[in-house]
Amino acid sequence: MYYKDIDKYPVAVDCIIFGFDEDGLKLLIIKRKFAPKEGHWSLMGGFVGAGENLDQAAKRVLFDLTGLSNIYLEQLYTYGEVDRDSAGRVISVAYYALIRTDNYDAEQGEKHGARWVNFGRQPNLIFDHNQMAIKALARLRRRVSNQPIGFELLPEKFTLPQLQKLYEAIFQQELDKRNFRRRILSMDLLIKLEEKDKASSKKGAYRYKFDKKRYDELVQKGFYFEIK
Amino acid sequence: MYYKDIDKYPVAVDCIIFGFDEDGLKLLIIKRKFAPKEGHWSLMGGFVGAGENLDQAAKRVLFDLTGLSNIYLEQLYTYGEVDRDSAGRVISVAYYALIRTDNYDAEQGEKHGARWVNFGRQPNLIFDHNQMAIKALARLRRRVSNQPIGFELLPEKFTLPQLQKLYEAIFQQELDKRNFRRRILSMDLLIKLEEKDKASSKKGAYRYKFDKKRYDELVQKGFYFEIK
DNA sequence: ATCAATAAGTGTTGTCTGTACACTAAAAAA
DNA sequence: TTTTTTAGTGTACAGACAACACTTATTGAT
Repeated sequence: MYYKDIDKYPVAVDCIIFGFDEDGLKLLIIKRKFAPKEGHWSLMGGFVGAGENLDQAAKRVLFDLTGLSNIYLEQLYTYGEVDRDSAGRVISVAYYALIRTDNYDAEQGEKHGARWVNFGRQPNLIFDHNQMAIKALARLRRRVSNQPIGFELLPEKFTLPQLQKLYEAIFQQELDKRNFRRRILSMDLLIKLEEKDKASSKKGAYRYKFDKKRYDELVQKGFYFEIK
Repeated sequence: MYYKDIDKYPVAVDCIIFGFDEDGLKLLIIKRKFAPKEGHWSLMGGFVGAGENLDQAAKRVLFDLTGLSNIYLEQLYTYGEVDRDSAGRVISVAYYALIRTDNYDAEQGEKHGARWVNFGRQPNLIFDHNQMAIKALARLRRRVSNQPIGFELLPEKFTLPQLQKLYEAIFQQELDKRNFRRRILSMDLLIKLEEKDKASSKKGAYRYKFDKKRYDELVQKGFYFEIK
């Protein structure tokens, strides 16, 4: 074997899981039920198995926690400080994920001690997980402004005020309603439905759906999504 | 030990090394003098040692090949397909680096069979190294348009026509001279020197230096670099 | 039935930024 | 002195972005 004298390490994936609801951007963390750092708050993670690649490992970990597959998932960064894990050297590949909090399987999460917290107000996390969360937010901000992935955090049908609140939560910045609507509608990526959501107002706001097919067509023609 | 039953893997770093000279953007690759894939073209790489973190491993590999330290270096992406390396499972953390071809120690490179090739015209590389190179170019394009790192590929003193050719090479797109100069000079980040470079014209072009101190000050005040 | 309260929805104008475009200047070589 | 080559410079038009306030629909209370 070529590599028999080479140092080897456990390789983990850790997931920064974003959600969104009426009180803002959320992070799904767990209270560890196992050593090391049992009882401390951390991101959900797991080790990369011999038969799976990194993306597969991350998907497995996410499915295990949330009961969801088909999650928006992107590799973020790899952390390899020698002492990052107090129990031995582990290289960790961080992924971030966007999920719809309404689809999330709370019972499944319960088994791992999962809890949604407001992003930015989370408790201190173990190891370098705080750093990971910060980097994930930066990446999310960039992605959300040039790819139409915000929708991954909303129900399939959503209103424009909801969408605007999502962007405001991600960027921590208020946006002008008229400018926002004009910008997003001018891209011609949303399908207006003939139904209203009256949950947050008496008048009710029209529901919209993201038109993925249309988006793919436009991308073919050189269109590129940009907001903010 | 907590992790004694966990699968472990060799972890490598592979480096996409960019350079620039009069005929465009360059990539530094090696003709492997060792198995597996001896005699094939590949990126320069190495394994992560027990006492070093990922960045340190990448710096060591780069120093070994080029004789240079203080290189612009950024982690790119981690590749973990089960079969990506034909000789056994290896997780590879890719880094890209920007170096000044004039500083590069050719003798040192010779030892590893290194060669500069025009980016885009390189021979086929082993494993997933072609994919890494493509991703590195995409990242370079993004970075170079919102951080002043193009200078890392030029001599300390450079002319505006040189800088423009650098951007043109990276983006494979011609730029308008007047607009380019206006844009870059308006940021007030360059110091004009009282000397001319007559290498490429009879008239000679003024040399400039990047004003790092000024840039840092501006960033403090919320300035953010953008070009193109 | 009327009124008050609440959030949804809608246009216009001015400013800034980006882009297109062509000639003059300097120096060396013939 | 003429030719050749690349450096260096300004203007005008168009499109994008940002600032800004009132009307509409509906419900619940009087």
